[in-house]
Amino acid sequence: MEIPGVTKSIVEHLRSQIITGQLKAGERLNESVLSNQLEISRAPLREAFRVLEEDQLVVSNPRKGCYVADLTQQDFIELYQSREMIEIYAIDLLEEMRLNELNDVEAALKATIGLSIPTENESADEKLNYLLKFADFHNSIVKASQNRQIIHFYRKIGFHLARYQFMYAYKPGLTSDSQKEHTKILNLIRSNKYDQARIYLRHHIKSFVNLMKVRITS
Amino acid sequence: MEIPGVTKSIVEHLRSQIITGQLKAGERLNESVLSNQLEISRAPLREAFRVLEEDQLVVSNPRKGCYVADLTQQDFIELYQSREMIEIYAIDLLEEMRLNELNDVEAALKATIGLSIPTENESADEKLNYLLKFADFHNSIVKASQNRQIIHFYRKIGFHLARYQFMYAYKPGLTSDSQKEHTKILNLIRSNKYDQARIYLRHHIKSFVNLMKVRITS
DNA sequence: GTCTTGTAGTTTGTCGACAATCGACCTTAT
DNA sequence: ATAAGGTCGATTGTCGACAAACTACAAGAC
Repeated sequence: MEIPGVTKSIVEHLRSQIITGQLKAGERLNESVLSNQLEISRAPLREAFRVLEEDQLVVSNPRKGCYVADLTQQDFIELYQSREMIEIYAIDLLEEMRLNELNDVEAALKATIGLSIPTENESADEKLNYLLKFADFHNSIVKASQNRQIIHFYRKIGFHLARYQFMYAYKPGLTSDSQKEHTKILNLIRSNKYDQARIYLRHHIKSFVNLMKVRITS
Repeated sequence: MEIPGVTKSIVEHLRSQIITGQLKAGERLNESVLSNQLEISRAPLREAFRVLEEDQLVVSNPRKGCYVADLTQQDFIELYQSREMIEIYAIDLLEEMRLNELNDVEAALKATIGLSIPTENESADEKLNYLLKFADFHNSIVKASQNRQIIHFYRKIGFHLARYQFMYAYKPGLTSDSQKEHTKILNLIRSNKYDQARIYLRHHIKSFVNLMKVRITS
C-alpha cells in the first residue's frame, strides 16, 4: 500500500481542480478514466465523489455518473447572501462575547499587504493561493465567533465562492479597495462600534457582488 | 444485484439510527460487523461513512475507524445559534422579497394540530416522525427564503437538532406552547410585521434553548 | 421517412480478497 | 513489579473482477 488517506487527498485534488476550472462545470467525471489518471482504484475515488457531492461541488445521477456542478448566477447570489448572513452574525457573536482582540484577523489582513496580483499565465494554484489569502480575512472573522457549525458551513461555501472568484475576480481592480475596507472593518470592531462594522461589512460585500455581477454578465 | 442506490439508503438508515440514539454517541462503527448486519459489502458502507462524516454525524480516525460523533452541550449551543442565525435571516429575505403568502408554512403548522405525544414505549421511528413534524414549521420558513445554500445547511443542522431533541424533548411540556408561538410568528409575517416576527422568533428559540438546558443539566 | 426493437459496448454498483497497520496480549529483562 | 519489545489477531485501506444497467447504433416494421 501507499500513503494512507488517499481519499482525502483525492477530495482535495478534485476540489481544487473544480475551483480553478481545470474541471469545468457540467463536465463528466468518468470513474475509470479518472482512476487511471490519478493511478488509484475506483473505491477511494467513489468515496471522494460522495464527499464532493455532499459539498455540492459535484452532482451524481444514480447509474449515470457524476458531473461537475453547474455554476449559475442564481447560485452566485445565494452564496453571497449566505456569506452576508454568516459574517454579520459572526459580528453579533463577537459583540455578545465582548471579543475585540482579533489578532488572527489582523494577521490575515497583514498577510495581504503588498501582495501582487498573479498574471494570466501564472499557474492555477498560484492564482488560487492569492484568492485564498484575501478570503482569509473573512475566514478569520468567522473563526473568531468560535461557533464550529458556522465555521464549518462558511468553509464549505468558501469553496464555491473561490470558484466564482477564480472565474471573474483574480484580475486587478478590487484588491486595493478590499485592503482599505478590511482595515476599516477591523478597526470598527476593535473600537466596539459593532453596528457600524455590520453596516460597513454589508456594504463591502454588496459592492463586491455588484462588481462581480457586471463581470459575469459582460 | 439488488436495488440501486444502496449507499443512499445506508446513509439514511445510519443517520436515523444515530439521531434516535440506537447508535450511541462515541460508539464504534465496525465495518465488517455493520456490513454483515445490513447484508451489504464494505464498499457502499464506506461511501456512506464519508457522507455522514461530511455531515459531522460520525468522526473518522484514519486507520482506526469511524465513531458516532459526540454530543456536547457546547454543540447544542452552537447549533441553536446557527438556527437563530438562519431563521432570522430567512425572514430578512422574505421581507426583501415582500413574500408573505407562506402556504407551505401554514400547511406545516396545520400538520401539527392535534398531534399526540408519543409515549415512551413507542418505536423510535414514531417518535422521530413526531419531532420532524414540528420541525417542519421552521423548515418551511427557511424553504420560503428560496436560498438553496441556506436550505441545504439548515437541513444538515436539522439532523443534529433532531438528535438533541430526541434525547431531551420528545416528552410532554413544549408542544402546546410551540403551537401557539408558531401561529403568532406566521401571523406577524403575514401582516408584514417583520421586525416583530424576528424578535418573537428569537424569543421562541431562546426560550426553547433555556428549557432544553435545564433538561440536559438535570 | 419515422418509429420500434434488438444488440453490442461502455459504465456504474457491488462484492470478495489481499496487504498494511493497529491494538492487545504475552514474554522478558531490568 | 514495571517497562520495553515482540507476536498474533483484528480491522482498515485498497484493489481487481463481475454483474446489472444504461447508451448508442443499427436493422427491421409500419
